[in-house]
Amino acid sequence: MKMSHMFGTTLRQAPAEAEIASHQLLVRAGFIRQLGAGIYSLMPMGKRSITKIENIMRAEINAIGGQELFMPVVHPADLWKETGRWFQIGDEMSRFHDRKDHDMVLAMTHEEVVADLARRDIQSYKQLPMLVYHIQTKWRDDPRPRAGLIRVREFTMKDSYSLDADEAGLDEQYRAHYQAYFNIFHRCGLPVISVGADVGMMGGSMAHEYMYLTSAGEDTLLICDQCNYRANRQIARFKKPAPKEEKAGEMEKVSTPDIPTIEALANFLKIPKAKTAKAFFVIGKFSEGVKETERLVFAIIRGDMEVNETKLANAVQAKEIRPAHEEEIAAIGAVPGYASPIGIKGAWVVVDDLIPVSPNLAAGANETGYHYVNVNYGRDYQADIVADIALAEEGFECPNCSAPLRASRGVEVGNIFKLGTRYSASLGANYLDENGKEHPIVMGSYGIGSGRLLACVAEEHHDDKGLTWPMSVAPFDVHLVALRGGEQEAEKLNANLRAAGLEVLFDDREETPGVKFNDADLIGLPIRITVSERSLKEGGVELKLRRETEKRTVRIDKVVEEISGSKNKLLAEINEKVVTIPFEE
RNA sequence: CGGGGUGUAGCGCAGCCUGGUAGCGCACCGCGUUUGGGACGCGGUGGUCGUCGGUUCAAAUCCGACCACCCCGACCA
Repeated sequence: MKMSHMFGTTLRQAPAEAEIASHQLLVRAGFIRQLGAGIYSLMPMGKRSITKIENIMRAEINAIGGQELFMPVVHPADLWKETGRWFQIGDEMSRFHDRKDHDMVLAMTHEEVVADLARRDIQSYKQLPMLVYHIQTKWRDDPRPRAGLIRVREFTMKDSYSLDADEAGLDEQYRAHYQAYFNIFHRCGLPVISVGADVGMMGGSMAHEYMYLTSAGEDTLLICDQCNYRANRQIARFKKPAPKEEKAGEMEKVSTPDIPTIEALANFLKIPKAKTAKAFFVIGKFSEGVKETERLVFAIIRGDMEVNETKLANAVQAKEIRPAHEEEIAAIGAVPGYASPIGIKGAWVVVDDLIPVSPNLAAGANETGYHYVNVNYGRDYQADIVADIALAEEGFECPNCSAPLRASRGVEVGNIFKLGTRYSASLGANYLDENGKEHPIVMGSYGIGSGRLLACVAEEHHDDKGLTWPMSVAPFDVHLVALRGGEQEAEKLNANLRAAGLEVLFDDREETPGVKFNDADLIGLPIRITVSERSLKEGGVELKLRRETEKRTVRIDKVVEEISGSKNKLLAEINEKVVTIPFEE
């Protein structure tokens, strides 16, 4: 490709709104352009890199038996009504009407369509297992897109779907993906870790997320460096402290004027926060078929901990939860700031599992200005649900080995879900077993966003001058810079390199050397060769790798061979480095 | 949806307070000089100042409404 004719220019300054490196550099180097909030065009170079990423994904998924197909981005809503997600998913899914006034949706994922295909085309256990995938546009109307390509509304995803006769088959395909995903990320030059994850709107029994660790990430992970326990904070467990046993004291009401917070209460009573109980009110939303109901959840946790809202929502099996308004709290007779379940009738009480073993806590008296001391679970109040609803924090103990947990930020670049029969059962995607008995197909789904992956690779591979692409995802292999006196040789070299199967970005522009070198550093192709009067005088062309500072001269007749060699070496280095974190439940 | 911020040329910004018909740097076009790390000179192109409405003889500037985008939170596979 001749740079003089390439669509998309490099920019000296990034748009003011670009804050993180990958966003700034991808815009400045001319890989992407923004059309709207969370909506981007891929420029020719961006498209080339994405294509490379997608071909790596194809290769790895094909290797575990995947068959590529292509499913629509516009779906009739009926299908989504059948699985219930039409009712469960909120504004994140965009809906519209076609000219006949039918409800339609923009696809945010394709479980429904795969299950629909399966119910039409799969009848027998002999057709299973099966693995299909596609690379398609998804639309998710995220309330807050940000950080360039990291979090967008329209994006392309490679999503695979496994179809199996039973759980054992699903497990096998799940594990195959578990490894294939590590291969994909490492072939793209991106270090990732896998973490246990919440199943979220997908439903199902098990999920892992692949995380690229970076401060630009918006997920928080808890990691144990000793035993390798790793989990998204949304579900992270930890070993709770064992409270000292104490004889239950007599519950007593004490005056605590103007003390509505745990902090103030602990100070006032001169007790640690661990000796207090905190009330937390949320409104849970539940769907029963088509109907949606709301219910107040009265959660109790020890004062030294925070509530994990994902765990709480899972404990009560709510579709979503939101903080309760003061009137909603007051409606059950509780007093915000001084609330506890003591003396409250008819509330739905969830307590953290640390509460029943923590004796003699201070808790609200449901009367402004008063708390109880020596409150004991079981004696003074009961719960409807006892569950782990506490948020893991850095320094808390690992649930497996008790070493202190470390917190890290990360970007979710891929995820895998064991869906089970949630979609097949609701859509009637069944097969007949050896005995002619009908069963729902057991499904899994597995996704990687290609644009987000590209952004993470850019985030990982850059320096103060620009991008430093791994060979496997660089838009071109070689940046060929023609300087004064080297134009004609460069033209010939461009043709020869291309004839040898190399991808060349040929800077044939009439620019000063400084501009060309700076653009080459910004774009960040792994190999740069410079042809000029000077290099010719020195015996050929100058070769420099982007990540190194040394330059060396290569004879003209050896250039093609040298570049091919360098390319293969750079590719081999990436493939050598595959690191896998062993599969864990 | 709550809080904060920004909208003036492709990008970065000034002008707004104190109203008088728009400017700087980069980029872009032409000519000339220059040519191994973001050259220089001369001459140019390009903007209904986010939109709509109001005040005024006159609005980028003052007032109001709306829209868009960014950041934090809520939210999110």
